[in-house]
Amino acid sequence: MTTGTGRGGRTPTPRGERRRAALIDAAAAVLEDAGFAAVTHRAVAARAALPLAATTYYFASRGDLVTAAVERIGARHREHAHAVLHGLPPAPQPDEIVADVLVSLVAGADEPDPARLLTFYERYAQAGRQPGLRERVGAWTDELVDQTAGVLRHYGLPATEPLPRLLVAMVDGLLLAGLVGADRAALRQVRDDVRQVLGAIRVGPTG
Amino acid sequence: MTTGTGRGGRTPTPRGERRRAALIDAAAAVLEDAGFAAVTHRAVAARAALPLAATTYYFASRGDLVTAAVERIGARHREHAHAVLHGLPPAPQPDEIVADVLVSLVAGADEPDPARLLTFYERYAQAGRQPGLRERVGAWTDELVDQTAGVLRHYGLPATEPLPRLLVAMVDGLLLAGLVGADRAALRQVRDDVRQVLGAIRVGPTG
DNA sequence: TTCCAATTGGGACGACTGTACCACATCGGA
DNA sequence: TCCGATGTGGTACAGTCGTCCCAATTGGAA
Repeated sequence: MTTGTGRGGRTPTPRGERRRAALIDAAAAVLEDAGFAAVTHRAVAARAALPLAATTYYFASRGDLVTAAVERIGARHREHAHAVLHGLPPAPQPDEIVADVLVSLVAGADEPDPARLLTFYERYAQAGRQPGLRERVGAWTDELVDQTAGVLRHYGLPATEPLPRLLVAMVDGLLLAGLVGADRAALRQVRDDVRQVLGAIRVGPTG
Repeated sequence: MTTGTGRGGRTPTPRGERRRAALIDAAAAVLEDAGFAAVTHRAVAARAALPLAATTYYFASRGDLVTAAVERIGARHREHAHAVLHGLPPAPQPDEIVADVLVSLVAGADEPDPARLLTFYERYAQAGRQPGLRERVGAWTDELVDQTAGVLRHYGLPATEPLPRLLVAMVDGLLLAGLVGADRAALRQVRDDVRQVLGAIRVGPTG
């Protein structure tokens, strides 16, 4: 219960924690490679080069394992966001650069990666059916909206609600559409679309 | 091969076709109720009150059954779109009404239904991993963009690309975010957001 | 009516799944 | 040194899955 070790309130060991972390890493890797359905005890154990029983020892159920993997991915996304926000180019920048920043923020990586994005949006569907995940995903989205507002303000663009929220929604929708597009060009197109919208925002008052 | 009956080039019977249709209906119902993973032979057969073997008799594989269910849902979505487009209120309309029309068009129902929308977006994730589905979903999205452009033109709003595409993407993103929101209010909020954007579009030139 | 393809439905198979069990190893503090 | 908590790993079990098989039945054309 204390830290999540399989058995009761035992004291975990550093080595044990390392193994547990390795399992979470493996679960996250499987999740991003092949989706939620592929995150089985056996697949994760094999990926981590650990025996099957390790998964049941460190996680009470498959759901816990999946949740841990989602949080791990979320943490990485958040790290990337912080890196982006700290390395923000100084204020006067053409819309191309601002669009790059925003897309990179939402996509959680410098370059939108189809496999990763697939998991990203599959998570929404999962969250809709699992009450536990719903809150996490909701909070994640809120965070993204706040960060987007910060970027807009930083570049002197209007950032009053609901504009940032609408912008994030649009980028989400565009990335989603880009995923079913034939090639990577559809994903690159997203940046041009966002740039165009930013240009329009500079003129119109509301958005 | 001819019409899709399980066995070779046999001549299907009206009753057989009815049974096949019943299975597709059941598969679509299960799909919208509980998602892709829940569409199993047994679940579909039980839903249709038919023996298990009926599913393997009429469909070569589970994938075929799922694909048929997706197409059935797509057909319903398309019917709804046509109904909306034919019952379009005459040209001068406040943005509230236009927003209603657009959201209803994208959501595929008069009122956005969480369960249905969940399947709607889960489909994107599935399409990303199944080449067969990808084309269908891509075509579906293109159709939606064209219909949206038609509605915009009908109400004297700018409808040059990429505006309709961006609008559809935004509605998709908003509906997605509304799904992980706590209650239905988040989904109703979508219409207000769209209305606001329409107001901005009337002013700004590009979008 | 007769007949044969179309259909039906019950059951079985092997391959997975999550999870539990248990004998063994290991390691840190008394 | 010992000893018990912690960690390890091989295996087993019950359940569900997709798919297949096959005997019985049906219904429309001859």
